[in-house]
Amino acid sequence: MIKIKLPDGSIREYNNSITPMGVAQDISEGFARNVISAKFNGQTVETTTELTTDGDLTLFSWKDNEGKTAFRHSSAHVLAQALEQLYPGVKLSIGPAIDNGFYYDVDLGDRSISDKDFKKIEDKMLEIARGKHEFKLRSVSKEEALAKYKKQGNEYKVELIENLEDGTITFCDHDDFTDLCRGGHLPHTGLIKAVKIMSVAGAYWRGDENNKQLTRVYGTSFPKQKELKEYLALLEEAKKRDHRKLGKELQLFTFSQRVGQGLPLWLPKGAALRERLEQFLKNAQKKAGYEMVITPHIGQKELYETSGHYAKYGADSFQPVTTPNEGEEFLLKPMNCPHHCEIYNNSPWSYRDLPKRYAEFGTVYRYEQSGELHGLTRVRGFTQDDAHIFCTHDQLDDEFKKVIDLVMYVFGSLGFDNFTAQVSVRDLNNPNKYIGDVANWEKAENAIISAAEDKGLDYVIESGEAAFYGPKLDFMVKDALGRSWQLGTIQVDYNLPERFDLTYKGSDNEMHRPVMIHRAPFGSLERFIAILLEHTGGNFPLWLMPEQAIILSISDKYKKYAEKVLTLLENNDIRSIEDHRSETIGKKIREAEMNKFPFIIIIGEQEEANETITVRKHGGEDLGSLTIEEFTSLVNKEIAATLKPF
RNA sequence: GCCGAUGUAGCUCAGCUGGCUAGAGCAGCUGAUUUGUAAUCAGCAGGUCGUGGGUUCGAGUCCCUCCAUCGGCUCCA
Repeated sequence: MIKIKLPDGSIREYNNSITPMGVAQDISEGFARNVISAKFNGQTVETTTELTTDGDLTLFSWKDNEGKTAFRHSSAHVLAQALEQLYPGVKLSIGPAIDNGFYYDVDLGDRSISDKDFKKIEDKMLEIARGKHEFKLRSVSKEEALAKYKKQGNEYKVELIENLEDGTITFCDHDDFTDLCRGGHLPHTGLIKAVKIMSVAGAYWRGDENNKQLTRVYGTSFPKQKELKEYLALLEEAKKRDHRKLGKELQLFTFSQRVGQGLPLWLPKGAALRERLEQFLKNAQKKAGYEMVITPHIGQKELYETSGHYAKYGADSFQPVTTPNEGEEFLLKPMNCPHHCEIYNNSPWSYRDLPKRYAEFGTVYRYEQSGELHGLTRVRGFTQDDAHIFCTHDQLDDEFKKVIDLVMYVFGSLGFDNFTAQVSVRDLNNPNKYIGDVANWEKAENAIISAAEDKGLDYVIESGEAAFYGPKLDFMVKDALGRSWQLGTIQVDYNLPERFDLTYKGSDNEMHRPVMIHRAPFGSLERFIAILLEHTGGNFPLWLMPEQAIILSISDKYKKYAEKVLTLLENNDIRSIEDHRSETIGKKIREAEMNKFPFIIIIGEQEEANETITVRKHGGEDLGSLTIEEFTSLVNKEIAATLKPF
């Protein structure tokens, strides 16, 4: 007799053994039809696994993430089978489920897959799926597992198996297909009703650039055709919020082949937007005790040799600028820290002077590989809202937390509530990627974690994401298509103070090393604006809008009054423009809507007679007739609701 | 940088397997219209089809080089 406990607390008893699917059927046939995967005592099991001990059983459907994972993972098996049939001799490597789908990395030899082949892969997958083949997991010995793949000449699976422990290795069979697999499948392939191959890409084996590049086939699958269609429609919608598209439509920025790739050109409206963001942060920083500094765009090569950046990135950077003088070399600055260190070094400091907080909107240049460039989110020339805080060890914790407060204020004011706080630490397996001594690294990592704890941040720790000189607290935000980008960052650094020999005199009359905090709440203006565009769809918070209102005259008879209104609005600090073209009011409204003006002001006979304005909000809401005073107070109220002082 | 794809007017796109002086809508310009909540009408102008080479009697269309862009990989101080 075994006892199976379900999540609702109920306990079911069975003789000898039962499968998860058996339990589901015992509950009800209808329920069982929706069950696609299971977990037993915290372990993923097949729905067909015989359970022979007491334990907790959770059954998952498509609605659960675990269910989706099993569904996509099983779909990857079907994809692999389809690829084996279509490309005989293909070598399989790994094929996991991912957000919204799955992929399989394969070695096609000298063949390649392009999007013209997608249809036949999809058809083959559906053909296999319709066979309703059961997924069956079986244990195999390491020897047997190795033998199978050595015979195939599949070095990838061999490598994977060699790293597994004998006795823990399982194969999954369905139809005539077998794959090395840990488990977690659908009952059978027939549940996969809709598949779509999304794209192919090169992907290095084990994520290492020095390894062979495999072909990664991305796909997605659903239990219903309708859900696939909805998903594809959602992707189409998301593409409409792409910052590259909106930036063009709203005339914010552009690129020029002639200027060079990855070098954004800010158009007047974009420049105005940027300036407003800068002013917003400057105001907050002023209250937080920062001082603005300005440093040049180039620095002697020696500066970066001192900082350690040249050794690390020199070869992959814009190469040094030379001068008529023999041996004189300057680098375009790829970061502001070394310059700020030299500002600190300009005068001697007492512990009473610290912390020093130097801030600069510093434009930097980094030679990103061409394939890595991406709209405004990954560029070769960008402006950091940078600052460096030089403080004593005792001040570090408090200073770090104050920076978290500032970042939270910035994110809050701009409506970013969906961020992930990521503590980026060293990769302990790769110590030579980092400089500085281990004790300081530990100190810095602990300082960040404890500050994040104290501030109640819901954080994740990511190993290997640290900068080469220190750990970071990164604020990650997703774009319209779900890709994660680092915006704000706060970093603790014990290295540069050492390298630049930064000192202060302590209360003990001895010289001490300060600690340095690097921080940028936006990260970079370029990336921040890009992500903000995608989050707002171009409908920025009112205080940030390049133009807050457009005045449309019904006909040019009312131009005079409209101009008067414009002047009055300007006097009240409401940024407005006017449109007196000889077009119908319908057309002008349509264009104003497409250009996302928050307020559309209509001026005609009635308005002129009553000394009022008629206001329509973006999206169509009619606010009716208002006086200028009423409108001004409405605008100010809306701004005050989102833009609070720091 | 690597894998795959794309590049036609300011923008969005059509141009089938190579065949007359390359099309449309929007935007622009000119004129008419003076309009009440998402497109008024007419006319005009606008392109060395990303670049350079090749195949061909003939190339926007086929092949190669390079450039740029898109989706990934790698990288991200």
